[in-house]
Amino acid sequence: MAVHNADIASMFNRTADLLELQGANPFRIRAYRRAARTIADLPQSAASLVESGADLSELPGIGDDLAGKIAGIVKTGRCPILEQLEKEFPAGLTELLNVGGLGPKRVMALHTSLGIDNVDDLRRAVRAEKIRALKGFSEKIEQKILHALETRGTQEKRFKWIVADEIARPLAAWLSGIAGVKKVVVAGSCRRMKDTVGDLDILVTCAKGSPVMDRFVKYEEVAEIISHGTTRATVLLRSGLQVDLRAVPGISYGAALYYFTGSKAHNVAVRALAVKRGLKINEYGVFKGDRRLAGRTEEEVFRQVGLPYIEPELRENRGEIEAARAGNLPRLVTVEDMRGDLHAHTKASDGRNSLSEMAAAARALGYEYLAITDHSRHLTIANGLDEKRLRKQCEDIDRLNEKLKGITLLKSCEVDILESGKLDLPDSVLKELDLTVCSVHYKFDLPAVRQTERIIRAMDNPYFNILAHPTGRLIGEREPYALEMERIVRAAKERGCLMEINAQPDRLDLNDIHCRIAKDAGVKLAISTDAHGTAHLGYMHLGVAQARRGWLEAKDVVNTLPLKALRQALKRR
DNA sequence: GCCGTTTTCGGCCCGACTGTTTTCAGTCG
Repeated sequence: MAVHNADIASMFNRTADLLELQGANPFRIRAYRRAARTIADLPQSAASLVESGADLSELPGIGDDLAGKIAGIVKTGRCPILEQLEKEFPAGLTELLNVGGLGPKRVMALHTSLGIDNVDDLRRAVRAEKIRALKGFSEKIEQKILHALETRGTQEKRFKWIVADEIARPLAAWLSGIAGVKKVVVAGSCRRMKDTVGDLDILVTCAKGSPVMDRFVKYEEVAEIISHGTTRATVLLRSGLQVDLRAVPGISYGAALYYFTGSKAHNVAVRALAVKRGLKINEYGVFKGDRRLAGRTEEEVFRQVGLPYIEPELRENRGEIEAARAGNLPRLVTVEDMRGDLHAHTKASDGRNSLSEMAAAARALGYEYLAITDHSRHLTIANGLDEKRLRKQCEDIDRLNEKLKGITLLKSCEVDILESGKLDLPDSVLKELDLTVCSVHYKFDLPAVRQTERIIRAMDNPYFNILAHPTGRLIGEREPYALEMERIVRAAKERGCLMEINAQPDRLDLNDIHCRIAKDAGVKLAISTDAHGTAHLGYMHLGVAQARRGWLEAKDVVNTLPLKALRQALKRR
């Protein structure tokens, strides 16, 4: 059984949880968590690295010890230190760490004093009012635990970026109407454009925070006030989204924005740089002793630690700090770089608009071209096109292109990849298209090896151009299908195939990590909206955001090219 | 457990809020 990076990361995170319960050295715990992240973000499988004899201790945050443990896990599937720790604690105990308000100290107190071993035990003890009597606890804390159990459960809920954005906009507008508020900005993972957002971090500047916080907790969407101080307050909205509001004076705007944008791992790493320079960074500024050196803008903060500005999308401590120091930061692709969209549907299959409506909408966005990619026949539920209907559509496009000014429609098709790896339409019609966009729409549950080989076989077809929504995930609804992404990427590179970043808000597929894997392998990408109506063409910025998070530059993305160069880039080798 | 222009030991980011607390521990981000 192959060991996946996610398995190793999960073992290390679990080890860290148990070490926390044990009261181990916090830095040792952090080392396990950092290693878990490094492995989870790795562009190749750790297993293949181990097998090829690579030195894992070269990886950031992984030394000789953890490199040895990783090798052990790859070879045996087991992690002795984890197994040892698991013997020391009941299996359900770490789940208690996910209950709001409970950390390692309180969990251990509950365990040793009341024999609470899992969430069910906790629930019973709360109901029996046993917890209030414990030292360091109280009736109030007991009530908070009960409340956390009832309302928030133990599973973290994340929101699709677009949903969080829809909630943030009216809230930000409302906040900016509060007396004394100058700037309002959404920071956190929303600003970093992560595909999902766990909570909203909003920053305001004002002379006095207290009245702003008092107003904030009265926002009409607030379901619950979690904390309420003078410079910071946390609420739960009716939507279930948690919002942290922080207030700082204008002179600290840049430092606070930088601080609250995160990520935490990025901030920790940059602060460590500051410490080496004898500086201290906090949300109020950059300080040498008591002297403030910077804070009004983010650029000032970066300058003080000797770094150029790092775009929010890159701030994940995935090498951006090292790249910044070396002057190697990527010049990230922007929405303005995009010259066309390579995945769009019309009424012919399951879209809402006609060819000419889609063309007009694309031209209004300033595009040079738009690929019409209605579904192929296998997707009957979407009224997929057979050979005859596709030929007819091509004729329609040819005729329309003669009339259109400023935009060219490209003849294409979203061709189903059949279970056998064959494409859903014969080569005789595929060769007449400007390009193909190929995707998996059924049999999601094949084992990784078979799914991978299905896709690679499809890529063997000389008319295969772009692998659309390569993992098939639907955020919050459907997990990505099992896939050996490195093999897919390698196969794409060898055959001159491209991969898509699908910009639909519930897909965002490839994700940021996979984008980076593809880029590092030299595979070109297309950022496409998979529009099923004219309005969807506006999702481009979501795909671009994931591309930016994956370090992509305009030169990595084919639909930044003018039409002539695009045609060249689509040619298979 | 990692790491090194502080290099094989001794550091490791920093502050706000809560609740129980007479000065701080725990949790969170």
